[in-house]
Parts: sequence; structure tokens; C-alpha cells
Amino acid sequence: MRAQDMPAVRDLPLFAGVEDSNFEELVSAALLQHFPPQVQLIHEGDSADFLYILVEGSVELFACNNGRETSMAIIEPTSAFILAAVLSDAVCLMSARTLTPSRLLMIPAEHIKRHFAEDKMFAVAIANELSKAYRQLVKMHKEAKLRPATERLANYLLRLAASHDHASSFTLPADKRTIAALLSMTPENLSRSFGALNPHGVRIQGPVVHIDKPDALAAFAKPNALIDDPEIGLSSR
Amino acid sequence: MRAQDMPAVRDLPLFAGVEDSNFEELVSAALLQHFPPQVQLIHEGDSADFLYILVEGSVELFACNNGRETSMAIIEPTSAFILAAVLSDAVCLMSARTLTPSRLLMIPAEHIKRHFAEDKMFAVAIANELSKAYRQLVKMHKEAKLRPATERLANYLLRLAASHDHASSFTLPADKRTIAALLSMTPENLSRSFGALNPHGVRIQGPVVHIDKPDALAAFAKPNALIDDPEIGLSSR
DNA sequence: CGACGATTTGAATAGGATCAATGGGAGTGG
DNA sequence: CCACTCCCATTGATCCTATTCAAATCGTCG
Repeated sequence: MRAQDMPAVRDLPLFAGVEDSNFEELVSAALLQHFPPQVQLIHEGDSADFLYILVEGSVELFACNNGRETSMAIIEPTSAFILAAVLSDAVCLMSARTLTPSRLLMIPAEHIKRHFAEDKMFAVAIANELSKAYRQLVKMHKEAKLRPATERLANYLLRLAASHDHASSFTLPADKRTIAALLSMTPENLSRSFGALNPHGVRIQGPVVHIDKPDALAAFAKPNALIDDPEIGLSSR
Repeated sequence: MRAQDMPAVRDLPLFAGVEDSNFEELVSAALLQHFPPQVQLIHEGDSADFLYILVEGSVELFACNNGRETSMAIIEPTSAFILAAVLSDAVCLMSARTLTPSRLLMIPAEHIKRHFAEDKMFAVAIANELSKAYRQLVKMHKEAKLRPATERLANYLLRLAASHDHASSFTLPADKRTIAALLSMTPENLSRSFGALNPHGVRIQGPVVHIDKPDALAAFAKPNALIDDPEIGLSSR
């Protein structure tokens, strides 16, 4: 792997507290792969042979049933995915595809499991990572069940803005059709929801969103800390 | 705690591999409490002071936003809940209330965290438990996004039947209004969905469900292993 | 027996989905 | 460089599912 990527990976909460020598061992067994956009990395139902760590680019997790498909998450660097499947020695419940050209560190599942069983700090870090992922998913599920479509979009935009340092404009992390699926709506419905947010100070120019009146948008969105606030990073404590 | 409850708790995956002495220490610090039905144990937003283990009875996890409320899960013995919040030292994202008279083992969060940091086997067991919980939630989220209401009900009934050894009749684990919320629908809608399953061999008598034609129901429900199959228990390996 | 809450049923509405058609870029090939 | 094509996004119209509101029924508990 490129030397310049190492620090970002080393600093992952997943490796916090892990001995340097153990970290080296894990990473030396790993492959660093480049992928073009729209490459399907994981097919749901496959066994989890690698833990994936997204170093650069972006990846979509999605799932299918009975001819339908929906988006489950959009992953951005630097973070790991399908950790739970690797640990459980189980098949993947979600598929994954690259959205943009991406670089991924792929660590063989066997290595993860061995270190997990032998390295206390790694087991602790994994548990913390899983806690975070679990809580993130609880939030998504709450949002899906408790908010109407336009409110979901409004809060999603506020979260995106927050992750961009509350910039007044930013680019959507994926195609609108993907964003729509992520928010459990059709592309048509997303389009109309953007329209509905117009009076609350939201303008759309292709893939870029302008939030002209953050306060007005927040007043409409009524964000809830127990759904919208990002977890305080464990590493920051 | 009552001696007769000890084995069920000891056999929890959460304590698998934990030294007897460590287990004793955890449990000795715990409180075993009885609660009548409809007692709210946890209010979302509260800090997680205890890990709860349901020994007898049943507990509903639910969540609120902006005046709405929905059901997130129905817990049955013997299992732990709010583990992720305890580990993350964070506030609870879900509330909990007893559905029936229940007995709960409450282990102070500090004890869990200390053992988690010091006992490798416990950390491993916790990570496994979290993996399982995470995957369960992924399945629920997939189901909510990918299946229409009546299909959700049909598959839910099949899962309940499976958990009752494929008995042809069984009692719903909660009020219909709660079941409705769990399946993301209104009570009225649930009632109509039950009606829609009638031609597929489902009869309702108050809280008891009769599945007269399991094959017909399955043909309608089109169950998907990646949503409906329970995880293979790790302890069974 | 009476009252309350839960469930069911019915009617009306609303929100989202689907179907269809149009506009708009990005990329391709001439 | 321009025309063409294709796919995505938008817009409009319609349909359908699910929610809401309302009322009746059922069952249970005082």
C-alpha cells in the first residue's frame, strides 16, 4: 500500500490501541486494490472472505429482494465495512459496489479472526467499532420509521452540511437515484421533495446543493439528536 | 438471583468463554429485579447505567420522534439489550418497557466496561453479540425497505411459527397495536393485512394465529434467507 | 352490569408509486 | 467541433397503498 495512506488506516478506531507489530502483521497480509466506478465488490449471500477498508473513493452498500433493490449506506474514507459478517463467519447481508474510482484495503477474514481471538486490544477495538455501526443503523432505522419523506431529506441535507463543516453548499455523494433509494423513496419523489424544500432555502444545481437558509431548513427538519447527531468519536476521549 | 435462573444467564453467548470467576464477579454486582407489565425501564436519551438481561417475561424496545412512536423490537428471554450504548458510554437511542411481568438482571455499566477492557474472552463474546445484533438489525432494515406491508406480515408470521417449532398456531408476542408498529404499519392496516392473508391459510382468533396452509403462506411471502433466516448460533459451532 | 380500551370495519384522504413524456448533460463517433 | 445517442433527472397525470378519521364491535376488568 502507498506509504501516504498508511497513517489514515493506522488511525482508524478499528486499530486504536493495537500494537504496532500486530498492526503491521494485519496490514502486510492485506491487498490494496484499485477499482473503477460501478464495480460490484460484494454480492449479498457471498461468504465474507475479506474485511474491506475504504481508503479512497466511495462505496455503496445495497440490498435486493424479490426484484427490488435499495441502498443501505454510502461509505466514505476511511472506514471498514462487512466487519460483522467477517466476525460471524457468515454470508454478507449486503452487496457493495464502488461509486467512484476507489482504493480498498482488503484484509483476509482469517487474519482478522485470528487477531481478534488473540489480541485483546483488537477485540476491544472491534467491539467499539461494532457498537458504533450498530448505533448508526438504529438511527437510520428510526429515521425511516418515524419521519416522512421530505423530512428525511431535509435532515439528510443538514447532516451532509454538518459533515462539510456546515458549508452552505456541497455536492451530493452519489447519483440522485441512489440518494433516493438511501432515503427510501423513488427518484421522482426525491425530485419533488427537493422542490418542497425550496421555500425553506434549498436550491439544487445538478449534483450540488445550496442551503441558503440553514435556520429555516432546520426549523422545518426538526433534527433530533438521537437520530441526527454523529457519535462522538471514541478516539477523541 | 434465583439459582434456577443462573444456568440460562450463564449460557448466554455473551458469557461464553468467560471464566467462571469473572462471571461470578459480574453477576454478583448485578441486581435482579421484578417488574410489572408496562413499566418503562429506559427512556431514550438517558445514559446507559446498566446492561439489562431479560431473564423472564418480555420487553419492547421503542423509539419516538416529534410526537410519533414506533416499536423497534420485542425482546424475549434470555437476551441482553442496550449493550452498544453501555460500551459506547453513550445515551440510549431506544426506550424500553416491559410487556408482561418480567424479571431482569441489571449489571452496572461500569462493571461491564471494566471486564470488557480486562477480560479478553468477554471482549470477544461482546463483539460476537454485537455482530449478531447488527446483522439482525440489517435484516429488519432490509425488510422494512424492500417488502410491502402484507408481505412483511406474512414473513413475520412464518418466522414466529419457525421460532415455535413450526407449530400451526401460536400467540402473538404483544398487542396488535405493538405488532403493527413493529412492522411499520397502523393497527387498521395490520387488521386489513391479516384479512388479506386469509386466502393464504391464516386465521386469527384474538391474539392467536393459526397457519392452516404453511406452504400457501410461504408461496405468498416468498421468504428470503438473507432476511428471514435466524443466525446460526455461534455457540453451536 | 357497565365502562373502558383494543380491535375491526368503513369511508375519505393523502402521500407515495407508477407510468409516460420531456428536457439536459456527458460521452461517443463522425 | 458538432451531431447523435443514451441515460439521468424532472415534470405531469394517474393509480394505488396506507393513513386518517369515524363508528361499531368485541372483550375484559371493575
